[in-house]
Amino acid sequence: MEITLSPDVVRDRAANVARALSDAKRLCVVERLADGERSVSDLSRDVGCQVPNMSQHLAVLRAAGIVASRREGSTVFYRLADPQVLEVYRILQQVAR
Amino acid sequence: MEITLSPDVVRDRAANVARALSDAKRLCVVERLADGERSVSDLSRDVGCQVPNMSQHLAVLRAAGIVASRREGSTVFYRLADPQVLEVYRILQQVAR
DNA sequence: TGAATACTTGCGTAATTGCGCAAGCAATGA
DNA sequence: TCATTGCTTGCGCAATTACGCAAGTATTCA
Repeated sequence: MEITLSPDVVRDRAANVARALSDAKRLCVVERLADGERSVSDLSRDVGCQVPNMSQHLAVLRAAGIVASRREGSTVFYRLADPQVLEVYRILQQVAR
Repeated sequence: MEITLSPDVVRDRAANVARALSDAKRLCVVERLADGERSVSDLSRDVGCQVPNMSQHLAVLRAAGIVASRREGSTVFYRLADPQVLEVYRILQQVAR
């Protein structure tokens, strides 16, 4: 578990990823995407918020490199861009216990 | 990597831990504490902020269960309460890459 | 008791965030 | 071309956050 002292930019980026994960609705999105891609309206319904709000949450996750999107016709599908985020979330839950 | 759908309270608590880690200075604290406990003034100097500010950051980390403290005389030493946070941080850095 | 050291807490401020709502853009089909 | 569906963006507001600074508390020692 060697944590070496990191340059500022590394800490900043890690902090940005943590901030993207610091919202319960966004964690809910991560859970839903764990078993495959979903559309914005699907996620909006599952998480229980309005579509514009979901779109903004997804923009936050995408800016952090956590999700990626794909357009098919008029529908945009989101997926996890890095499966390691599931590992982060799993350990976050343990620390939060 | 089985992520089952979590009850709201689990997501909320995980989000709180992520929020505590969503600040570069607090991640810096985590790095410093990785190899042992340090006083508030030590951390304040290492991280490069004023003592009251560091005290508030430490309060955030403690509220999230990430650090714990111990008083020895007039000095308060902080340590990592859960070493798993180092694992979280390590993977956060990878996702942030 | 009083002074000094180490830390915490309170307060004001500027910046950020999550949300609802309205409007805009993109793709499909009549 | 026009209407509809699906999503994104802009705007305003309330709430939260990080910071500096001042004041308060706790411990040690003279």
